[in-house]
Amino acid sequence: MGCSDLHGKDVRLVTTAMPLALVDCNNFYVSCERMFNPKLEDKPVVVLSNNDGVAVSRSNEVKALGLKMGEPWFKMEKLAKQHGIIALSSNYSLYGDLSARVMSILSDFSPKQEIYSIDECFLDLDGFEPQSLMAYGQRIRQTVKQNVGIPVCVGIADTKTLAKLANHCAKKGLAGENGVCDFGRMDEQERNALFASIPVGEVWGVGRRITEKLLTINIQTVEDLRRADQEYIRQQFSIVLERTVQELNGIPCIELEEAGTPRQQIMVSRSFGSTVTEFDDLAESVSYFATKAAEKLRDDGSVAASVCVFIRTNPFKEDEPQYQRSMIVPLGQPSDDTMALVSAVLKGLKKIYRSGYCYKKSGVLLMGLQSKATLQATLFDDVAKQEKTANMMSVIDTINRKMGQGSMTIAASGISHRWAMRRDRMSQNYTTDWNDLPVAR
DNA sequence: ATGCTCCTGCGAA
DNA sequence: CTAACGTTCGCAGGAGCAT
Repeated sequence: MGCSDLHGKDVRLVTTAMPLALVDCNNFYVSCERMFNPKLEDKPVVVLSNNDGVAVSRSNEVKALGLKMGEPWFKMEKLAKQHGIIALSSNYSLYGDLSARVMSILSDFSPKQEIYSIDECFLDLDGFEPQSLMAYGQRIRQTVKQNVGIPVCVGIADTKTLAKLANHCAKKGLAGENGVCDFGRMDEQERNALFASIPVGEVWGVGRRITEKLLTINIQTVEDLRRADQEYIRQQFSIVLERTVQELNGIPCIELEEAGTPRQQIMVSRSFGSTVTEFDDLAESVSYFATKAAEKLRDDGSVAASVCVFIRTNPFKEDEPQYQRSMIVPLGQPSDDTMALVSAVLKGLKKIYRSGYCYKKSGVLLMGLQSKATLQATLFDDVAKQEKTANMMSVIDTINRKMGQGSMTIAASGISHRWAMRRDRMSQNYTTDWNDLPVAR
């Protein structure tokens, strides 16, 4: 029952409820930090992105002060001082660890789970008793809170887009109760009135640009978009937004995707803590990124057909000369070998590097990914050599997992790290590094 | 016309 | 003290090219 059926002849409006839940952690990174530092409770706390660049997670107290998501730290620093806002560098190993625990617990609540991002997942509730879904949502909240300590909200509805919206309502207390909102429990009029009170930009898939364009044709609220003409939306916007409209009307167009489909590309890039001008420093950074990308690639059991390397200056420094360039370097044959990836990346860098610029960012993109297993089935030359490098790579990966990331690196990724990030406000690695355990000595 | 690759824009977290 | 603006992923659609 996808929306393609609508274009076919057999248009049946089957309205059998196929409920699903969206479970989303509240202010996830801030909640993680609070778990290990209770002093942060009830205080305004913000977690910053890499390089302490912009706000990526805000406590309710910070949101109340009107501080926006994505706001650069240096712009809000003054306000932060006034109100005693505590700013922390992001600590991804901590968040990843807690995320895994939350997801594991949530997986017990449904036979089908889609982990959508680090802090949210969809749960298929097909066949569950509709009357008891609110109570089920409450049980989900309590269980996660008790077992991990992270607060979550639950949105329940018949499509992913509606479940996202229901979750939004639960979080804001616009509908439902106590952090759980089930659109299936509301009558139509009540829901339409609710939708008419929510700005269209809150809808999943409607970002800044599309909101602007929708406003020009007087579509301002979720209800306006729900009632919009499909053909017109398709024509003026895209098939994506048309699907969104369908989903707002309770017609599922976006399938639940359980884990298993490997990524199609792998990106590793960073802004530098300071600007970089020398080729050698850029070379060191992209070699390091290629090494990291290769580890991810092997974790996925994939090989890459080509690599893309890019470098760029700081676009925010408008008075400085700007330069940005990328190059795609095909590998002789698809590979997951760190050496092969690093040498391809360096080959590309030599072509695109120009002296005389202040570089701010570089990155590596692995493209044309495919399963290593299917590749090997079609490749039978030089098997011995392939296996030898594969073994060496797996030894390196194991050592890095055991001893901490970066224990073993290849020479080109260097040791100077003059390009490294700033992380002045880093919390400690409570869950992942023995040295950071807060024990008395 | 049709099918491919490459590139850009957009959205999300 | 100053200067300081994230990262990674997928999808759609258009451009450019070949057939």
